Amino acid sequence: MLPQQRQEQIIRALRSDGAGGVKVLAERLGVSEATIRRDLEQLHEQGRLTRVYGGALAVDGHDEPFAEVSAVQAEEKDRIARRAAELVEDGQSVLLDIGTTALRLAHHLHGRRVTVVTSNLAVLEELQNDDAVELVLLGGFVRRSYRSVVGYLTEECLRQIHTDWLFLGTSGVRPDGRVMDSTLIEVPLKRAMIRAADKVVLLADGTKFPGHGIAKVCEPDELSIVVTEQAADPRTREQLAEAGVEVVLA
Amino acid sequence: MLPQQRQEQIIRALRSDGAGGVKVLAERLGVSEATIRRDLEQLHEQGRLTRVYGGALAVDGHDEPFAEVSAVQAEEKDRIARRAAELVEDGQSVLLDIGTTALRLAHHLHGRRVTVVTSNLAVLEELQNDDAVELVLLGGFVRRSYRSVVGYLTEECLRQIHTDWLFLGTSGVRPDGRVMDSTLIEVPLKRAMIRAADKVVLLADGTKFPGHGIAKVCEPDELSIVVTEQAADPRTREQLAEAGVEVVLA
DNA sequence: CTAAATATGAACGAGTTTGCGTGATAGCGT
DNA sequence: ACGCTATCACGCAAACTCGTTCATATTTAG
Repeated sequence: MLPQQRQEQIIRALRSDGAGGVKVLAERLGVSEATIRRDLEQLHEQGRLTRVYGGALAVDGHDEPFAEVSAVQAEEKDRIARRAAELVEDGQSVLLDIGTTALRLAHHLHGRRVTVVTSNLAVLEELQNDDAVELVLLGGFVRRSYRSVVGYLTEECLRQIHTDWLFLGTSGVRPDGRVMDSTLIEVPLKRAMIRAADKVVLLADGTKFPGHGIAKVCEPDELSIVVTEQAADPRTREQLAEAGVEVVLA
Repeated sequence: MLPQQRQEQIIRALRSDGAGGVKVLAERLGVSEATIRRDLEQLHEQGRLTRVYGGALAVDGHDEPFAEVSAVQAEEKDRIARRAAELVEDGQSVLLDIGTTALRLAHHLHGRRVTVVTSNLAVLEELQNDDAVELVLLGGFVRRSYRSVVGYLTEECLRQIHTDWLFLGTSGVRPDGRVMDSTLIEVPLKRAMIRAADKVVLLADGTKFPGHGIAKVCEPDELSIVVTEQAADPRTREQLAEAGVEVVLA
């Protein structure tokens, strides 16, 4: 059995039981406890479960509906998020977009002495108990399905602050380098975020290059850095580079 | 079974029975009483239950982050919160202060078709999954120990909104009817809240009459209603009534 | 085919949890 | 107030778990 398959089995086991001990998992999957520990460590890094003494717990609450579809994509997104987190230096401030991409980035900011500003309620939950991170929450109307706040209050809050970095997710980047989104209500917010940050970083895995969306978020020249991966369409990457965007491969 | 799983079982047992003895829990879960005591101690520190001699009590609502209060006071505060919730009619908007008092009130707003505006992160958690309640979150710096947001961002948000009701907690009401607080940083916020609401309701159990605090939040004539209980000091109640405040006994 | 990279299992010291014994403390009836 | 009993906190030893290191097996690349 491949390691990937085994890790998927672990996730499935946790989903059904809620928790699992190292010894039990080792027996059920026919590998040593050491291997299970290594698997649990990796899965914990990816935020797919919570490691506890003696085993692991299923990550509570919001199931990610697409997480099952592609474990590979999850890993790629995680690599991108980790690489992006390395851009931030201690003492700097970071503005985090809504969405799972920003959540993954937040995961890699644990223990860092940084200031995190966000409208992402999942990020709030992730960093709430981390004493190292200074947390600033944007106000607004709570959108349950997206675990975020939106609306004019959020924009008003954004007018009051300025950060070193903004990390943006996207639904797709068009071949000409334009950043698109599929949910209209978020576009004014993303625009306001771009205005509120010094350096704008776009996080996009290979499947977003090229990609489409109904609404234009910004032109390529408004971006400072794009963090993506090898798999991303070379022509789009070229377009971005021409617009003066630094393309970082994770 | 993992320690975490066992502790979840304890919580579940308390939720169904309301209380549980150390000996009973030890037998049911198949561990020694010493282990149960250690579990109860940890859960008590997390505020997930109330430790009492011989066992533990369930806290009302769910995760109550800062539960240092006795079971008796909890019951009184709950009565006050329930009575206060009855003041609100469907379709109205409610501004909720930080603290456990407001959290209890939020608990009684479950299923009501109201709009709740708050800087209280515990309230956010409480009402996050309630589709009936429209939730608006105020922005600001996250204060972990108080589970709230504060700062100029919060005040700025408050300038943008107006609600039908404000429900205020307090550290004490002086004999002359002045509302006091012990944490200076919250005072400007409470003032801003008072400006942002039509009707101001103070929630105060008997132990707050009379009470003291470093900073003055407001004069009695800025209050519309005070919800309290029989045990409250009669002279203070008289002073409030003279200032035109309606005193409601829960 | 060889060499490098990766995955696995075993072993070991360090750290964590558990159960039990002891003396101290709280609740309760008289 | 007094004593009885149940409960508690603390310390200790045993069992368990963890991360690391190292050797071996398997896969990948050249």
